[in-house]
Amino acid sequence: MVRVRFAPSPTGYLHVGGARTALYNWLFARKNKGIFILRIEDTDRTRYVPGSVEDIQESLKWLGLTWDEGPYYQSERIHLYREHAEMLVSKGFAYKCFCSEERLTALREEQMKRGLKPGYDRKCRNLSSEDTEKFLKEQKPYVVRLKIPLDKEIVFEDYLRGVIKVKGSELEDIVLLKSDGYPTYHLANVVDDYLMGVTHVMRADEWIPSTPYHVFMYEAFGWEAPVFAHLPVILAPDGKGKLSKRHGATSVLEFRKMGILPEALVNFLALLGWSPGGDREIITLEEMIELFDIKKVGKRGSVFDFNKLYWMNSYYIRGKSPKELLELVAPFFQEKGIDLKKFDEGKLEEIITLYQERIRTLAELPDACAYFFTDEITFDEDAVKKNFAKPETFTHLFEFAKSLEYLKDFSKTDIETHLRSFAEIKNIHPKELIHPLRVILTGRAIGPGLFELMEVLGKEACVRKIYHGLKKIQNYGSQE
RNA sequence: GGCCCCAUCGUCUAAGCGGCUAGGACACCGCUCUUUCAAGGCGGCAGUAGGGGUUCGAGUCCCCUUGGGGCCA
Repeated sequence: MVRVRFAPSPTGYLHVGGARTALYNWLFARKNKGIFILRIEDTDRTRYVPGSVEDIQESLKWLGLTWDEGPYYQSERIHLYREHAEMLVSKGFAYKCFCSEERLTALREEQMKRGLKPGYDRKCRNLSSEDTEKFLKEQKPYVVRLKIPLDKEIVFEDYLRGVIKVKGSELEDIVLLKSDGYPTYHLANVVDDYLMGVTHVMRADEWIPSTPYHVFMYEAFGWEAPVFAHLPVILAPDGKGKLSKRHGATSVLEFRKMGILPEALVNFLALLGWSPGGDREIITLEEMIELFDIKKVGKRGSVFDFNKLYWMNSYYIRGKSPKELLELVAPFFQEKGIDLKKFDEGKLEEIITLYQERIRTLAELPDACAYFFTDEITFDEDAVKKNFAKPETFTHLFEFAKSLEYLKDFSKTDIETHLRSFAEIKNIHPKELIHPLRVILTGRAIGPGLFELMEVLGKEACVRKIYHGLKKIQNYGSQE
């Protein structure tokens, strides 16, 4: 039975890099009819950020990555790590180190000064049992360190990268248990993975250097090690370094706030480092489960391309029904102080349909169709300047508005026929009306087709907005 | 700095055992549709980091260089 886990530290919000790691683990579990475990690695109390556990869970749920077991909290399992540290000591694979913080700092400074690599000099590695007894009796604080074999090479096979070898002499006698009795990441991680029956450890690249320690610990405990697969990291758009806050959004929930759909983010993340093969770009979670193959995950880091994410998002937006979109978009209007429940649902769906293929994120919609909710809109200056350069435009629009009142039917085809014949009578090109009209109705030079737009607004609103807009724009002009 | 990992268009990637004109997508640029924008359709630009091997044949295997990334400080 395949058992995998996602084991974030509650040190902040769930980063998209973490989300992708979670996704690959989840896919692997689903693909193999296995179990996906959520484990919170919260043994480092100094780095704990309140709210992050909730954020992580909400992010995973939003993405649709539900877990089968957990969340387990390492902070509730401290006794297990102590027992296991003791176990390693008695087996001779770890030892108690009584060196003081001061000595270690001094040691490091000395090493730096002499141009040596900094690290523990293994002073307590060969403490006599008498000395150890004595120190313990004195209640001297100690840490437990791993006794790395210096004459051996530690070898393990990464599922994606093949054999990785490191000389024991290159490794350090890392701390397993701190003086306050709390485990370090290394101990807790190995103990839990074993105790929880984890069969495949899929985690970020950056853990490769610590894997030899883990491998040795499995050996020391006499446990069979899980399969290790180190996943590539997500790089910043500027190409250099990991994706971080200064490159824009990085947390999953931030993307939600930006109006990104979860299916778009998941799809995008999945393809960042993995390909279902062939020319597939758009793929659902269900299809991913079918096609996912951990062996096909790439080895190199991939740059996070916001453009492609936006493209995917607009693709998924276009695929929604107006009804679905209406629901999805409501919070974004709420934020702008607009309560959609106060408006006619059918009308709202019509207006949404007009913008469905013109927005890349949900958050863009409220501004784009602001005019639908109020007459007090701001006019795009350039658009006004360009489309109201000729004075006769004002009289044309005024007369056109007046003529609209006599229109019996207000369907887009009626409006179009009417506008075109009006233009013919005035001996002007229809464009001379269409563009100024769009500006005066929406405030912008770009947007949906004018006739659809007018039909959705309705006759009254159109007439009212034209008169209102003409007044406003004329005032602009006189003030200049 | 030491150790480790990685290397196909600007970006994400495809090309099971070596055999193609190196394919797709985003972005960009044209053309088309048209009332603007968007979407769509058609087309274009653009890549195997460099150097050595192995081989009839290398993106694919080996070595070196370079470059990038990570971990430890």
